[in-house]
Amino acid sequence: MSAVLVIEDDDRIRLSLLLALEEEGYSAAGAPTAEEGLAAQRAEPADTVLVDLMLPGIDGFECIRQLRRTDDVPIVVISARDDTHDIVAALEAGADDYLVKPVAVKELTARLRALRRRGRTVAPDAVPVLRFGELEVSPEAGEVLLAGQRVPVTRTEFQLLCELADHPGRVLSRQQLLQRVWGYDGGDERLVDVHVGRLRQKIEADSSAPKHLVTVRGLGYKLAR
Amino acid sequence: MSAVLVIEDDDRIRLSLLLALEEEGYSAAGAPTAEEGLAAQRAEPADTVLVDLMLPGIDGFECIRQLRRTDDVPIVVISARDDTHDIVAALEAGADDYLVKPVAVKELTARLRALRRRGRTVAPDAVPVLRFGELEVSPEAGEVLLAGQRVPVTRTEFQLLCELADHPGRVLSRQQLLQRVWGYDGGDERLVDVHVGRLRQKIEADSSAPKHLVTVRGLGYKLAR
DNA sequence: CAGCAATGTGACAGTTGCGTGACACTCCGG
DNA sequence: CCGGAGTGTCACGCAACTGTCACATTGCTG
Repeated sequence: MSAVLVIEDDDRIRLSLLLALEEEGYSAAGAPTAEEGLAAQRAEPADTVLVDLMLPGIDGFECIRQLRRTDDVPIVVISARDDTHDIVAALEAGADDYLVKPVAVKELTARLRALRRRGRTVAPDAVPVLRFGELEVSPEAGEVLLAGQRVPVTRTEFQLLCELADHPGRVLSRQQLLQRVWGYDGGDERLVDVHVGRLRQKIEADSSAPKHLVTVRGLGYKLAR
Repeated sequence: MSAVLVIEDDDRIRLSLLLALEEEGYSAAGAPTAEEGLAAQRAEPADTVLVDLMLPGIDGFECIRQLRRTDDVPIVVISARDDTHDIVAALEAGADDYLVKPVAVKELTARLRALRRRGRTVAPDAVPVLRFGELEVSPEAGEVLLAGQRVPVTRTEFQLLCELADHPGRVLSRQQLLQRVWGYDGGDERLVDVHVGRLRQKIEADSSAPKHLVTVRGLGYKLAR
């Protein structure tokens, strides 16, 4: 779930935004001034910050700059002023998007999703699931899902699949697979074929026309995106 | 320097955008239809794509979806329609921002900068690709794409193509190719001709007037950019 | 423009690579 | 001790690929 912080001095607008966001499934918090907003973000960082430009005390531009000094969170400006100068200034200050009041909640949430899609969250240790269309491989959980359905695979098949999934779109030769999955240095390459065949029976709708686990004749196998 | 592709059917608007962007220091290219735009992006990827929603033939929404299938490039919609439905639909299709005509160039460039600032960290292990206009060769993935379409080639053809692609624009003699692709030290040079011929049937629109895989009479073959 | 060398191309037979079913063996849990 | 699941080996057959050749075509050169 996504947490949003709304910094906006007009109580009516702030509350209605909070309400609308919660209805859309966000967890929303509000602050009536930049000072309180900055404090709230320090205390409990949201995933996205909405900020008005016309604020008492520290104004919106300064608020954005201060946020940006320590935080990479996506910032969306919500302002009554539809003026190129303000828009440019806000974006230059570090905002990611700029909406003019009154805002359509649907548009706002669509823009939040777009922003989040492109988020620079660098999550270094997050590789819980490898996705290939409707095929999901989760090395951690040791399971394979096809269209959300759990597919029973054997240990060898699973390791083979993981090895291929670790290098999406890359061709691995039979020798490489023998080496990495079985630990063999050389050996009968047909072994790989057999296991690939068995795996296909399980994860391909039509195992004679594989969509994911693809043969590259003369080179090896790959898992296509 | 940043390269921008503008997909917009109205000549006046497209040209004035291109002009304005170039004045701002961008390198800008234009396309009047989605089809041409998609081809241009495949042939020579820009860093950002601007797209109109009302296009003849393939419309803007579909254009965005097709771009998104293979490309992570930031997409900004420029549309005459200021309608929440359109905005949401465009963003859901994969666009990153939406501007309503007439656009202020200063705002556009500010948004481009904001978008670029937040640029998505490149896909973890993108498969390297050698590009020759609309022809793409990916040695790692063991595949050849022509105008974004997968072209089936045999192992020998593929290795031949890779060898040529490794030395873009450089002429390789038949002997060199025999040596590097087949491992032969001397041998029938006609063998190379035959495979080049077969390859041309697959990757050249008109195999009697090759654009990529070019004969250099008396010397050998080269892959032209 | 004739002649020649270089290159393009279609056909074909031998070969290779791959998928698959059958089977034996091992490893466990009951 | 038995039975079932998982694994590795083998052999067979099909489809795809390869290399060779003969012949057509192209482009130089004198």
